[in-house]
Amino acid sequence: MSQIALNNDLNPQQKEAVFTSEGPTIIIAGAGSGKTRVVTNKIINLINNGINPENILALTFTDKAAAEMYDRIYEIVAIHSDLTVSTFHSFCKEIISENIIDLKLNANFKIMESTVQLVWFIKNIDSFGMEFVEVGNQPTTLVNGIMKTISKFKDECISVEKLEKYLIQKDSEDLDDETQEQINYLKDIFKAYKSYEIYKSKNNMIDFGDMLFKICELLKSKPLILKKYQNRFKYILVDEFQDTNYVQLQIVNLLACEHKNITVVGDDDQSIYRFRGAYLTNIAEFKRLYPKYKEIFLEQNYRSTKKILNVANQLISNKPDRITKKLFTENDDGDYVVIAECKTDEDQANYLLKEINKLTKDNEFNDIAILTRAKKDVQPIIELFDKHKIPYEFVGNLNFFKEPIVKDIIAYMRLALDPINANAEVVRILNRDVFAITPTEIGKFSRFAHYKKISLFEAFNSLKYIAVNENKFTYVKNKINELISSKTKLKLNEFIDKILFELDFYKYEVSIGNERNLALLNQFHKLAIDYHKLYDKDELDSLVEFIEYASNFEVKEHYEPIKNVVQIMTIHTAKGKEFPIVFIPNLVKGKFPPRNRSDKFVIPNDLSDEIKTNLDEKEIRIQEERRLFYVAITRAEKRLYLTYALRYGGNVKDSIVSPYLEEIEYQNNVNSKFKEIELDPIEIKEESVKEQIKQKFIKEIISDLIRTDYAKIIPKIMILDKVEGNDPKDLLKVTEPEYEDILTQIKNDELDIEKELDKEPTFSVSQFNTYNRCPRVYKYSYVYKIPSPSKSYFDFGGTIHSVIRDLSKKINDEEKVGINVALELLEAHWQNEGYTTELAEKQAKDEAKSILKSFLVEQSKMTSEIVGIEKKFTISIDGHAVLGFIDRIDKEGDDYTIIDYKTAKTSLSENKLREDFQLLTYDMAVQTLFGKRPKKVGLWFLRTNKKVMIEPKDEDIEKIKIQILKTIEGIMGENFEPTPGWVCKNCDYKLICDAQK
DNA sequence: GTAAGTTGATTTTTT
DNA sequence: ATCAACTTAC
Repeated sequence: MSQIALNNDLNPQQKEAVFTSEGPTIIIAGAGSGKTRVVTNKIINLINNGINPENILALTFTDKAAAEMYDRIYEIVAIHSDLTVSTFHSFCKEIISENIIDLKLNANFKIMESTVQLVWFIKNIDSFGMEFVEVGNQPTTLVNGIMKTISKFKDECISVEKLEKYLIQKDSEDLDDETQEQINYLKDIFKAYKSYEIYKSKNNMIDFGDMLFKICELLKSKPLILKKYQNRFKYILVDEFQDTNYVQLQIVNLLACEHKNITVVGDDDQSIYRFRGAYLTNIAEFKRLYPKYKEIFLEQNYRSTKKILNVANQLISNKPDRITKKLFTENDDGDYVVIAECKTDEDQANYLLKEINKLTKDNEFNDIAILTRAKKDVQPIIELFDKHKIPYEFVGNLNFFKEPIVKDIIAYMRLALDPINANAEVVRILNRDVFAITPTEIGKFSRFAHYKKISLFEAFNSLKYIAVNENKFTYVKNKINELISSKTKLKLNEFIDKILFELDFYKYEVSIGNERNLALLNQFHKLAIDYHKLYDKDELDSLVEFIEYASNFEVKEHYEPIKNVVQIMTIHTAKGKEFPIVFIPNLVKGKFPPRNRSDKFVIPNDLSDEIKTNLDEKEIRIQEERRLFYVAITRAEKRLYLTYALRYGGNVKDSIVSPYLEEIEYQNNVNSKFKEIELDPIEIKEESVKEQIKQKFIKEIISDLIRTDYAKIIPKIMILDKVEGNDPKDLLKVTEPEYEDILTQIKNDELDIEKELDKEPTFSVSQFNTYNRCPRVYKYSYVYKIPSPSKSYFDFGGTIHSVIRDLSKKINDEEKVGINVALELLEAHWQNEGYTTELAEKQAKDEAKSILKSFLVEQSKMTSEIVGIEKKFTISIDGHAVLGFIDRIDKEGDDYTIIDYKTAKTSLSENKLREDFQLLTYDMAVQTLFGKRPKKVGLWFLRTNKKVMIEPKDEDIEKIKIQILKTIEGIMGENFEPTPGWVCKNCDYKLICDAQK
């Protein structure tokens, strides 16, 4: 039955692909050529031909692809009970289960999933005995690198034994410095690899890489087992073959080499997973292994318009060494591809917004996709969509541990663990929507604790002295106390359940219907159970520690929305999907293709059996990025927009157009229209006061409901009623909220925002530094006065500063100081709490010692007299008092010199120093202190022992004054918008703040 | 030509 | 904080 239907439906090439049943076959299936149909029909054809489904194996990469293929086959034939359609991994896992004795595993072996894996590595770094790698200040970076390398070893079938042999061999060779360094790194990784493998086998665990590697080794070493599977899987089909890696090809070949009924389906133009170990050479290798192969090209595209396909073809024709195929389509010419140049990235976002608003008159939101190279590059677009209420969904992975609700749960856990030190945690909890507490109240509460020198947790006992809503705070207080007292009574999983179910997490999210947050809560629940199973530990502190480590890594979310909204995703995620309308933004050099970043650890070619191309890394990368762009273009059915901005963010220079746009002659391609977008800035429709008030009261009402504080609700409902334009009767005497006040606000169309600062604070240079780095950090630190949490990282610079300060004092007292004194001081000032590994601490201390040595040498050469050490000053700038400390002031003759010590590795240029407001403020201070401007001010880079000095001009000083006044204005205007960026990594308040992306 | 200074970015993902 | 790619200065 199905055969007849297929004959009518398929084009000649598709038919050939479907009805070729025997022998090795390569199907090169272009984008949109009906690949999935061909593959499923091919399997159905085999079954129709009387082949036992049990003898058929179809391998895919993702669970989703496997499920889809299975479903499509099932729709047509219903006799597939023993048909194997699965991913490489689950197929191998199945074989592992069937051969546990040969693999020396216990039947209930556990899978070590990546989070657990990475945490294990961090915790065990010191036990490996590594000698060469630098741990640096972020051990997670190193561990990520090691993990990645070990995973690659498995992709390339490099066992611990093979690596060991290789390293011994290399020891007897004469190597150049660069190679020797790489070999040394490999020696360290070898140690980690070996320990890791031993740990797993002792604990009956395997990781994802093992699934494939172990099966490959098993099939290679046990001919009888191999024979069994060869006879079982007489017909093998591999989907997305261009993305297979070495070990996968080995497995496929081992199984198929006997009967040779192997079909591989793929498209060399769509190979985009090299970073996962996929090498394009596998197609050539397949041809070498099966010289009698039949090659079928599926070249008719059923997806895109002619114009879109022409552009795609033109792009990919720039790719050397490709299997030549030419996609064609019988579809309409279609609309011109739009290539739009925008002035700025803001303009680009506005342009997308405008086009989408136009398009959605005749299209659904989910007809539209925005495909991005890197997740973060769509952030400005997403923010604009938020403001204009364009419905969208980011499809794909986001970082689980950065989700606000997850951070809320963690805050409760840490608070329960150590209430007295959990100040940031308390702020985070008070901030939860469910409590409807205002920022001003939190500020008052926090400042009270600061002035009373008590922790925020203790401040809950003094609520009646603080001008905050006592009901709300008492509710939080009781919840917290209950949680803390149950800590010792409950088992860990019960305790987690208590947080999730009794602390209004599920209750609140259910009440507001936030499905995404509910999914996150489920995932957290599962994480806690997984942890419990794997570690079998029942202590809260070990779970919190686990999470602290884990939160340094990306942990993906398990949530897949299906809604009628604009689909935003990375191109990798979009592979295999299609959309009527596609936008590809940010087509500039540096973003697409992104800048090259090489791996720290390389697997030498002579260690791997894999056949690699002789092209250099750079060229390989350019080609892969081009294919990625090709994949993005070929997702589009009807309309395609390629856009870029000339100027991004605060960049000083214009961006360069992506070389791929040049390749398609973007300014005069017959298939496209090039537009320079001139936009009037779009007024962002601020939410009306009415709407804001409505939101606020809805939030309050939900909070009241959850606290079962029903008496508060009726007056608030009356307000809402009024906002809606109704006339609520004067049912009750309203005391809270101030009904009349709100009515005035609505009438005047002006929202009264409570002030957080009551008077002008005393300013300091470090305050300005903080404000300029991130105004929100300023707010937490100087307005809320949240006690600075104990450093989760070490304060290397601070330690060096203290030692050098003490040394300088001794020098000033004409004490004899040598290296021994310096080392004693170093020991006295050393703080080791921040170091996660002994190796990192040792390396840091060695660095500190060498810094001190070269400081003393340099100091002994200096002829100037030290006249100030950490000298305190107060100056007045336009009537504002500013205080600060100067590291060091020297005097030579009548001239003063200001020195600020720096421990950074990279130094600043003189031009940069002229804009450094810290140094120039010190300049003004010296004038006040000594009645004379300093001759020179500068930085002493201790690590490189380099001094950068300038002689500031009067106009430099004037500029700085203006800058300082602007900063003061920002502070007094209570502009505390965060400026997230790279520095968020080490921010004291990263638990509270959700701005980091 | 080389050296020093400036600028912008720090991916992508499945099991 | 670090690093590569580019720009400018000599």
